Amino acid sequence: MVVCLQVQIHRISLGTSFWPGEQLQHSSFSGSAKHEKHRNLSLVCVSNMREFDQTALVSAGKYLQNASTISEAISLVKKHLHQGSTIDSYMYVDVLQRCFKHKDLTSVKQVHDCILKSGMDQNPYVANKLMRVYIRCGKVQDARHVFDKLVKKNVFNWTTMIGGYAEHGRPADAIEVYNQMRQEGGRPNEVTYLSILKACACPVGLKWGKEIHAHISHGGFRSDVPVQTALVNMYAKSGSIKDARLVFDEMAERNVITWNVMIGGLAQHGFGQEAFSLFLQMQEEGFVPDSTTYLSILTATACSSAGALGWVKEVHRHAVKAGFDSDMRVCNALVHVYSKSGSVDDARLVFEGMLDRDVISWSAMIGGLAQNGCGHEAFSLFLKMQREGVIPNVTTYVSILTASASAGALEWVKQVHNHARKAGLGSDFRVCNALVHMYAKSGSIDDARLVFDQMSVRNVFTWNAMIGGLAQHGCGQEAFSLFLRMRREGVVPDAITYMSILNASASTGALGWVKEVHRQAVQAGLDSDVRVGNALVHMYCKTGSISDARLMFDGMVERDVITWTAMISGLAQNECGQEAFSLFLQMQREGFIPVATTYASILNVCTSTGLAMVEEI
DNA sequence: TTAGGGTTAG
Repeated sequence: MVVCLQVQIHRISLGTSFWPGEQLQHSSFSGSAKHEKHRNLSLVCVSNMREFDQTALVSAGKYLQNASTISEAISLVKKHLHQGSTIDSYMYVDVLQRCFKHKDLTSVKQVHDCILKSGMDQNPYVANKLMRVYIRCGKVQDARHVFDKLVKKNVFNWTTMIGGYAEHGRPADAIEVYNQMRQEGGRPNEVTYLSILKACACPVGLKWGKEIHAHISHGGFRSDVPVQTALVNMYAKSGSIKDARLVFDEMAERNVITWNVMIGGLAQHGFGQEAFSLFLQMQEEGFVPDSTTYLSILTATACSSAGALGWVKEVHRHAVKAGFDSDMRVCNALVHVYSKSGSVDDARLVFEGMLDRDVISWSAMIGGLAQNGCGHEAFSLFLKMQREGVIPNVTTYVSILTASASAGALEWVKQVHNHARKAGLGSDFRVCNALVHMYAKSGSIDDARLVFDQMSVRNVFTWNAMIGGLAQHGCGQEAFSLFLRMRREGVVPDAITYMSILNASASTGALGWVKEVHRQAVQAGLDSDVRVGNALVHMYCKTGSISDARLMFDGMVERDVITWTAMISGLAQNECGQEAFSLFLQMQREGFIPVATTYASILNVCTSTGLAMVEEI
């Protein structure tokens, strides 16, 4: 006790600037006579320790060391508060940090209460700590309350509040605080800019991000590498990869993080080849890729495009050479992207070579197998992971339940469902969505419906899975009534819903309500979606209304090979061989490569109209 | 004393 008191005394004698609330509440010390203060305090210390206990400054950590639990620490704080002793900022911060360590929000509230009683809520340092703790516990509103009550805010307080909103994906609130800061004459520093740019790193943040870019340029942060890197990141994440590249190219100085941000941005926008070029360039310029570089470039978006496998293998070779083949996260990413780029064998090789595997490794491999037509192997691995003591999570279940349909799948899907039930995930919304989808896909529309009916919460995916399943099973009427019920329940259909319901319509051949769905799709502004358009062309052909199909086809802004094939098949089946054939030629003139179904349709035309056309093919 | 740019599984 004496030791820590002396520390405090020393601080006073050196004239350390104290926040008013930290000064002795019951002492007569003030102003000038430092030596007198020291002498008086020393006298108190020596002559009457008991009396001093009640009035002296309580030094933070050392005093609280005696408290082994949070409640003991809080009791001590309360005791001192009750006795009228002043509790300094260190002590509050110490006890707040203990609360945070144990994620004990109830205790935080109690400390907050003491802080209010002692008036320390106006201490920017204490207030900042309190805000941070609230933010880290997910209580941004409580942090905001502390912030709003703070009369004199410093740059830390502003930045913490902005950063809190950034962490919780609330760009509009972050901007509001940032603007308020500027209006009140606060001067953002580099950390403030990092925080606000993080908040704006999302599609809705772009318009604000651009404004902040201007502030940064005028504020003298043009050569600040972290701030400029944050700008690159903001543009990349908000969808403006061109602006990201512009900022990146203009930077006079960069570090590994800058390169990672730019590479990751390009990869996430599907520019895999460009990301790979930059990956090579950074090394030419003497930068050594770290694990984040590999994680950034190995994203599914970049790696699942045509021709990606070549450079993915090249990146893999670099990773091995640099020793990252023992980095679990890098290997997990490799398993994932190899599966996505269609090389499940490479994925398997990486997976089997891994020394350590976590739930992500297993889920990535299981998902990769499931989606590449190896459902049974995926299921075996799902059982194996559990034998090895790794517990499947929601993603594992969703991964395995998005398998491609294969013979005998229903049997293992039921077993997976059982496992999910036992794991307490049987009614998880995401798992249920995947179950509805998978049951329908593997042939049991009844099981799909059972899961669907038992769900308490449904979203558009749930409805789509069920409607699509019914449509595929030829239950057009049921699909259509479910579509109507979905609308009655206020769920807004998306392109997939219209696509599914149109497939169901085609199977029933009822032109009347097909036209009604078309009308609704137009109303929803989804008739320009290529998938909906394709379904409409297909459906009009099926119902025999070739003129409606052609009208739809001609009006489509975007067409793909499915559009052309649907129209050609429709014409062929409706005895319009000549028109089908000319469209077949036009399709190729426009650069579309016919697929097997296209050829099948056109060959049908040829057999019925004579062999002359075959030679032209 | 406090605020802090990038990162893997559906």
